[in-house]
Amino acid sequence: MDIQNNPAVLEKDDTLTFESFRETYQVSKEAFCREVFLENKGTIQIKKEKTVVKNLARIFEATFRICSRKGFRGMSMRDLSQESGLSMGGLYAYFRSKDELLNTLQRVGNRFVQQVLKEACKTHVSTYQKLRAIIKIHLYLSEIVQAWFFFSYMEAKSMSKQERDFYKDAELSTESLIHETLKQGAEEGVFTERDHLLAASVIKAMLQDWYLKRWKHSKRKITVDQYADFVLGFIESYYLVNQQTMS
Amino acid sequence: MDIQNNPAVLEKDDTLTFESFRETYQVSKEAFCREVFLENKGTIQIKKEKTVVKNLARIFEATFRICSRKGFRGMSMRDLSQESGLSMGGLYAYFRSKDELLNTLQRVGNRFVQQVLKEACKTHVSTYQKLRAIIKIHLYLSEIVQAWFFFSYMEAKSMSKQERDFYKDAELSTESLIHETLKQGAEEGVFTERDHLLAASVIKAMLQDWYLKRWKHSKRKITVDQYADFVLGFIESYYLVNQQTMS
DNA sequence: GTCTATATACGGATAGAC
DNA sequence: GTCTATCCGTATATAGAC
Repeated sequence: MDIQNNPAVLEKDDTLTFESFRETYQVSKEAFCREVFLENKGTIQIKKEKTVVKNLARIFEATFRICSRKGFRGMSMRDLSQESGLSMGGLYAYFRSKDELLNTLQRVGNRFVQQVLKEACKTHVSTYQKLRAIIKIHLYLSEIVQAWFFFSYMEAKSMSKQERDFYKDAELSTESLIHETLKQGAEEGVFTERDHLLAASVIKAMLQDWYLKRWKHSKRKITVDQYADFVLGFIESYYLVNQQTMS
Repeated sequence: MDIQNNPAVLEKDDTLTFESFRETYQVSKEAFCREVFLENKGTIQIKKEKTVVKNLARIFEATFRICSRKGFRGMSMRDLSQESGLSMGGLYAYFRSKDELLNTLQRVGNRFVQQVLKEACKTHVSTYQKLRAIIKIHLYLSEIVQAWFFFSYMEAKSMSKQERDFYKDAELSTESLIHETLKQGAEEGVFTERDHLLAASVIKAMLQDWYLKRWKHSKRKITVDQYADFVLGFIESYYLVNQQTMS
């Protein structure tokens, strides 16, 4: 049934849930560590993949835990050594400096997120579905690797100016993606004519709130799918020309 | 003309703008420094108000500048000495320790914000006006003391657990205020029945985005009144039972 | 592959001159 | 009221044992 061009009845694509996402995209902390290993074979002194992945996981988890309390610059390598269970010397076998640890996390993480988001966008045909997909995927991703999203947001400032500039585009890329989708939808007559740039900006803020205030949402027992539905409903009441939707 | 109880036509109260706010509430960085002086006469070694206020302003501005780049724990007292133009010894005449500087900023700033918000809420009669006032005042406040809001958000974690607990309520107080107002509006039949807690949560996120991403909004030449109007329009399309408004 | 011990530099804080 | 000089603990990073 081809209903994509009929703005009066929109297909919601409710088959995309957190569970289905987990199964489709093999996003996990382990996959993340393997990616770091493969990309940094040159500088990581240890060669056995299994050992490296295991220890990287411990290092990253410890980093996220400590930095969420004190920030990256407030974390000493002694803190990290103690929290991760590795010795000082051990740590430096994985990263040549504290800054390299930061830059690696930012670099690999950003690419990771970009890849999944881009991939997920392709499969959706209508503009309406695409908007829903972007928002859901972003929330699902930040649900699985919440610690990374939080860290990346809070410690963007801790990078050198050179490194920071390199990720300036990434900072705005989700927003651009939403912005373009809103514009496209408005041109097609599916969405209302609005200030799409400001809209994309506040939508991004709502997505970020999910991982920035996770403690709050956890305490209130809000699931990621509940949050996604709420955000989508909020946006749709502002943007949909015709509020009728198919279930 | 009494139209407050007629949900069909709502008075927007567009007399509240950034300019009118500035004139009504004497919120300024200087007023902030004077408050710090008055409250800390005991520990500040310098006694001449004019000198203290002038130097506190330099210390705070320098703190905000450095911390926005490196975070509080990444800022050394030597950094602060250089950036503020005071010597090391000079700095310690104003704050007995680095942590005291942090705690003072958090304590005085939080009280400052709470006072203005509470005061501003009283004057508005209808629930609809009250919601608009809370949102506008919060944005206007964070426009004037943006650096403080940013710092406070980013460095909440840098406080000791004891101090942090003390401000846990403050963290949620704006959200509660919005939450209560939404519930009240729904009871009165002016607002739609929604998940008010989630709504308050994302509204708060939109307010925070104004000071967290100020560089972005500046570059795009968005004024605080434009932003306020956009956010209010967004919320109203979701919440207003009847979209008609008076101008 | 992981550890302990250590080099060298930088951190917060203070004493006492002006 | 402000400065310089300095104490001393802790930071990053490495060398070399096991």
